[in-house]
Amino acid sequence: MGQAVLDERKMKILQAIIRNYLETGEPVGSRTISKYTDLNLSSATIRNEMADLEELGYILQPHTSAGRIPSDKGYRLYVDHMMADKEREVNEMKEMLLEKEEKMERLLQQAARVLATNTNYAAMISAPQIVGNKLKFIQLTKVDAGQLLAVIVVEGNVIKNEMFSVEEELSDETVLKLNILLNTQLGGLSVNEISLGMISAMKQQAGIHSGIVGDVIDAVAGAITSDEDLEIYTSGANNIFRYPELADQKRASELITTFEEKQELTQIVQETLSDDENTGIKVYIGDETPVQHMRDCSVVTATYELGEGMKGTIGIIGPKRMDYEKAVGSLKTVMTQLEEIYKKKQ
Amino acid sequence: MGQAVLDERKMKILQAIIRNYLETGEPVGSRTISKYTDLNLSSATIRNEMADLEELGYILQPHTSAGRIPSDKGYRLYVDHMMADKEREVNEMKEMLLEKEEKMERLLQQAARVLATNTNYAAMISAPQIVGNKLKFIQLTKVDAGQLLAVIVVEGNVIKNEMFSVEEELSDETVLKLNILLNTQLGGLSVNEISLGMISAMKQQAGIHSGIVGDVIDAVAGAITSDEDLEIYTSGANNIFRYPELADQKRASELITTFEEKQELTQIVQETLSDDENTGIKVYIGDETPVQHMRDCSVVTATYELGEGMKGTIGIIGPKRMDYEKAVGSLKTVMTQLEEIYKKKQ
DNA sequence: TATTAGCACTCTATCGAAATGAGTGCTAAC
DNA sequence: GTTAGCACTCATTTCGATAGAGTGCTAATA
Repeated sequence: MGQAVLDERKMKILQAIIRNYLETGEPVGSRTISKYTDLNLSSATIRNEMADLEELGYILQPHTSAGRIPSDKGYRLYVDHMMADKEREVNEMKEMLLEKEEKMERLLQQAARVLATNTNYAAMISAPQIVGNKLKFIQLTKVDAGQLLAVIVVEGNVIKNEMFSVEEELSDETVLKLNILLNTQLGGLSVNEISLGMISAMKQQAGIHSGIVGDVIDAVAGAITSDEDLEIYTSGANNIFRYPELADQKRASELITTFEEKQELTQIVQETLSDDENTGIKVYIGDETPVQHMRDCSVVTATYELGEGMKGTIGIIGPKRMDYEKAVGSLKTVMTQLEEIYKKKQ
Repeated sequence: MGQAVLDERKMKILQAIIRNYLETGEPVGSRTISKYTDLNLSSATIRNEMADLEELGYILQPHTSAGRIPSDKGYRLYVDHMMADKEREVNEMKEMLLEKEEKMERLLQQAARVLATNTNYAAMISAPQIVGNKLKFIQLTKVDAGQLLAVIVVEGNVIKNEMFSVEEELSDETVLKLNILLNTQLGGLSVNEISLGMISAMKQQAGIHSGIVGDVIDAVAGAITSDEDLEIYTSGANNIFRYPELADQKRASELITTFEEKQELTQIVQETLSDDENTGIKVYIGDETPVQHMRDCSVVTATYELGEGMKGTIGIIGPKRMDYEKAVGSLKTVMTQLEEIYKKKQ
């Protein structure tokens, strides 16, 4: 009984099994494959090969007398090796149209929606993180006797507001001075370039208002780095109901919660952005996904980049029998479109 | 055969039916009621009364040999007349804690979450609309050669940003002048107080920059009145899975979509805010709800008001067999807490 | 030696009949 | 007016039989 090896024929059979399963969602049997492929093999032969494939861990049987379904390992092989030559077709995919939108948030929401309706999977998209981006300017304004408003504009025209209270009443003149101080010192710098030394130097320059300078800088840092408010837009969560294997009460409820609360989705963003050497598309299958409740899903993500360092994540979440080619294609299209729209806006 | 009338005993029986159905979600039979109430009537008598109640339209039978469930009309009667004397108990409800939050949006999100976890229904909350509110000030800033940023602060410290392009390059001086012009003319006014006459007068004053003034005013109006971006926060959509009558694929999918897209939820807000004479709690049962996909739900809403004219809507969405008392109580508590937190923040 | 036909076997899904049981409506007695 | 009792209805559950899909194995075949 020679050790089973994954030769070319087995690959073809595995591929056929996966393709078929992606379409139907049903376990696929030997007879189906025997007709499906151009190998012209009888179902019996296929059965033998399938037994081997199972032994190798690429497919599995839900129960004794059922057909086979791909295992996570099987999907993985498929995504890594068998999909590549299909990619040409993908680009023929009909163009999705993202209308130019004034506000970033609306644009992203729209992108998520396009993605979801186009793929029939759930889609998420994170607003670009602006870490590493440069401050365009800071504007301090007195709103009330005891309240200051800091408007912070970062490269890429991302605007942040931060309101905070000060004990001492400030004159208009003082505010003007502070504005000048802040802008000359901080303008053009990225957040990580702001050193403690600079801060203390600025405080010194600010004299009696050093406290405020500290507050403002904190506010700036807070507004820019806060990843707590990492905005995530989602769409098409309801698509999970299209796939019976995800649509049972328990799973559906968990997934819906995940999408609504969005908290857990940040893990996907983190995971995707962390690995910076890989610029392209990532596919997480089953247990590989960073999010606990997506054990029965696959997640396909891409990183988009608007200008320098403004990175965000787009993701598609669907069943493991996802149409990976389509998912990857859609993701690429949206990614590209986002980047182009941004360029034009600049 | 005397025309059936809703006498006191029938009321009691109806009440018992509804109470029981709220708990169990199952049709309730005559025998149950015969034990449940202190009326000491046999099941046969109850049956007769139930037949009358059905004839009167307060209850209905899912099928011939099933117990009775409340009709919309029955729920309506219950909410309007039978619930009142229970309200005392409600106030004993354990205090929900809303932590003070710097940012309004976070506070509202938290409120929604509290509401949802506390009631086990879905919760929504709309950010206060600022129509009718006064402009505190406007700040125009040059961001780039061709781009202006307008920061608009409205009473209640709500901040809006609007970015727009201008063809002509403006000098710092001009921007300063425009700022002064805008603030002196518009400061302290509410949006509906800004008349066309004023606008043309301002344009005249602005001379060659009249175009920009127009743009800015449009931006202001847009930023303030835009109800397209009526922000709505939701939580606990997954709670619908707790109620079998809402948890089937079709219904669940529709509801989930409604919560995710949020678009349709604005109808609830509109409906709630439109009727301004009624300050308090509103209950929409079944077909009464403004949202198509909530035909099988009940919606309980309340209007909260932060300062002058800053009104928003809180709502609970659940099954028709909702615990109305608890819903109303929770809503009131959250409403009050929101208003108090706002007061303290001022 | 690799492939295939054939067959026994396994397991799920489906279908229908029967049993169950909750609940009603009606009638007659109290 | 109330109640006991009974026949009836109808959804739900249960159970066994059946069908069908698919496998694994063996023996025949090229």
